[in-house]
Amino acid sequence: MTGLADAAAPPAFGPTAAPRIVIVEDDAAMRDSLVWLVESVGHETLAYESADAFLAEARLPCIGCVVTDMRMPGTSGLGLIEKLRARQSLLPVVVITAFASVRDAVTAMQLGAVNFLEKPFHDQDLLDLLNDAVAETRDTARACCRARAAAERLETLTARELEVMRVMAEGLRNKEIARALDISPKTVEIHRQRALAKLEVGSAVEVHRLLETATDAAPCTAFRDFS
Amino acid sequence: MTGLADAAAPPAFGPTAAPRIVIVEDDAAMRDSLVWLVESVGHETLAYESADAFLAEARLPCIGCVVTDMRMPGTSGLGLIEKLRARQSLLPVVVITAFASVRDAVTAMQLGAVNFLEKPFHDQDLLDLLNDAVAETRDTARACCRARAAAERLETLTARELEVMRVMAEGLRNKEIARALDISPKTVEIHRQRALAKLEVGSAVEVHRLLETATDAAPCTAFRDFS
DNA sequence: CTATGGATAGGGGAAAACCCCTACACCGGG
DNA sequence: CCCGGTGTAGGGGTTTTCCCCTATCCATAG
Repeated sequence: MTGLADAAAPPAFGPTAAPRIVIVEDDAAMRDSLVWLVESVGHETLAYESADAFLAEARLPCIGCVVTDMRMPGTSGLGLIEKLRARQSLLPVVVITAFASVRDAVTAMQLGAVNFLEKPFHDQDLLDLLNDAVAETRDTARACCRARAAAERLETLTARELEVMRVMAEGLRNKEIARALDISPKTVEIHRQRALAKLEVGSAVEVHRLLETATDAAPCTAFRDFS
Repeated sequence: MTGLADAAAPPAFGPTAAPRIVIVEDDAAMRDSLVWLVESVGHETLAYESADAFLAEARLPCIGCVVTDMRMPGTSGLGLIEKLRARQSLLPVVVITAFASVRDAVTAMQLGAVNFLEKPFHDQDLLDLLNDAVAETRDTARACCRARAAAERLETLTARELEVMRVMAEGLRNKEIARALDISPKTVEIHRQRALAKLEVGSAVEVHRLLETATDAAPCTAFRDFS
């Protein structure tokens, strides 16, 4: 029970899913050419003629990369990055544009774009970027899965149990936890024991790590809205 | 004994040191103008007419920010960022230039520049950037100090003690550590006790955190070469 | 050669943690 | 109204940790 689908057929979800490259470009010829380029190396593509059309999707890809034009009707390339991040998507974005200003390039990079290519560009440059970006999404997706698994286990605890776990994860022993929470050491012992059983761990250190990984990737809400 | 100098006189070293803004600009008029601007808000400045002149310094500032031109004789602005990072300096860099290409801007941002300003720029924009950048260096310097302190305490341990600490920090108990290291539980107990005393901690969790903070900021070698 | 420091190992007792049990008060749902 | 989940608390026994002690082996420094 790993939460992942069978290894036989690549799952449509999770870190091992097939990557999907999103092409956002208002010019049909350019869009087709990008789709052709990306599919020529075996990547699945999703093409949209505007950022808004892409953002209208209920579920965004999780493994993959966005390749977007800068100037388009409606939401711009920069706006797209902002709105993706607002939706907690960690999808990397490559901006390609014919009319680039340094300001826009700097802003895009500050918003977390992986690169900002000027047309015309070398096909291979884009493909190289995509490979790196996809690999990166796999790593973050893996981290998200771990974090989510940790968070889910923690959610099975009662409020009090979680409280005890938090104090215990600071390195205090039962007696000290009891003083900190102003309850009997015996009660602490009960909470502790039940919580450790629920979390399926055997030491304070493991609880500490569980709490850490759960909070580290807190923004990533287990691919809710992603796939 | 905090390792910091008296609060009365700001120390020349450490997270609370006065920030120093490094100006790297080959044009004397522009350089003077930048120095005047930055000093007008009370910051200490260090001006250089080339990146190489700055990089020739044995010790680089730790708290502060670099403001550099892009095109200069010798090492360029981009090269400066690269060489700073190669020297483990975490000093933020703001690039200002009159002849900006998108390529250079993107490269600079990828190398970790905080911003890439085109001349002419608004004085206040630069000053705002500097304030943020300096605050950031204070945070990283604080983290470095903590990491260094942790690493130093860990260095007082013998090899075997450290080994025991590492295994213990994984959440294993004495018996399991003994099996893992193929020694008697009693010996583990000894190493553990001595190590905990040396580290001045009282629980496995604290050791875990100590090891974490020590490795987290490993590249920062305690401001060796920085001040 | 001896002194020192590190790794190894054990004895023994006090303290704490761990694990089984019961118990009761409270609160919300069937 | 009783039942289940939760927070609270204790008894009692086993295991583990914690802290004091001694002791041997070995390598290295003086």
